[in-house]
Amino acid sequence: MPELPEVETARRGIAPHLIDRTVQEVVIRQPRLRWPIPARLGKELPGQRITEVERRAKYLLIRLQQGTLILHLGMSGSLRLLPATTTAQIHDHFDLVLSDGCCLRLRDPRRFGAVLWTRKDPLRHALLRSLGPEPLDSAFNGECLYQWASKRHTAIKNLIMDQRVVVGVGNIYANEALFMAGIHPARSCRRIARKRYLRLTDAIKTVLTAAIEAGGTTLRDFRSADGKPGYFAQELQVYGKEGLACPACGNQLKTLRIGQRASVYCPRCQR
DNA sequence: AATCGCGCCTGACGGC
DNA sequence: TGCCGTCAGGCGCGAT
Repeated sequence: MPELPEVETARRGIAPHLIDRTVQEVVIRQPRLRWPIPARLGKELPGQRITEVERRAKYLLIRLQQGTLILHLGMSGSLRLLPATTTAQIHDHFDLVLSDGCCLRLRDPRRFGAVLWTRKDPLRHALLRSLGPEPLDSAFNGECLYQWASKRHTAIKNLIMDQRVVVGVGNIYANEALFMAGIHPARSCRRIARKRYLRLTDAIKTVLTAAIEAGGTTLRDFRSADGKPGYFAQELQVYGKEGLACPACGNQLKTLRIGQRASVYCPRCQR
């Protein structure tokens, strides 16, 4: 599923093919995503030149001359660049057709994704304005996480998955980072020493950086018709590995449910 | 005010 | 074989 590393990989893959191109047409086959795709895109976008492709948290920001397209891939969304003549398949909900004959196509079987449009500063959009720091930014560090923890009463895994605290840490990477830092996912965020927060922020940065690098392999194949998965899956230590041996100590990995989400951890290594 | 848990969706998978 | 129930999960929002 698209976590922050995949969204960043997608951004890097599509940006060179979008920047300085002009939108020729917008195709909306299924407007019912998480929120309806605004019908006015069909009138407002054609003729506008794309100036920049950015990412904020898991949102892609495609900046045009007179506004910004805000994309979210939800659980199952993917983007491809195809010749505009390529026949759309099931779940291909949205196309941005460019004047050079290329087409950015959004496919999203579960439709948890979003395509939104704003003429204002997208960073002040209701969905983006309360987001916390980017995990790879220096503003996200052990001290800031420790400060957050001192104000909250929740499991550490909930804290690092809270978008106001830090963005882009989904379930997979929360599990991985907590394993790497040796912290039990259900531990109260109040009962973790300042020093361990430094270790945890380092782990989050390390695992996300490695995943972006692994996603970079997908980058090369990005234009192919069958978008291949990145290689980060084979680097996972605990996620989806309940019952298997801990890669560090050999103990059996266990699963807990925290906030409706599976949390896999090693009872010996993570305290 | 902070925290919890629901519900949106489809496809994969397991049990009978 | 085929049907049906369950699970997966980001994230806004309503309930507590």
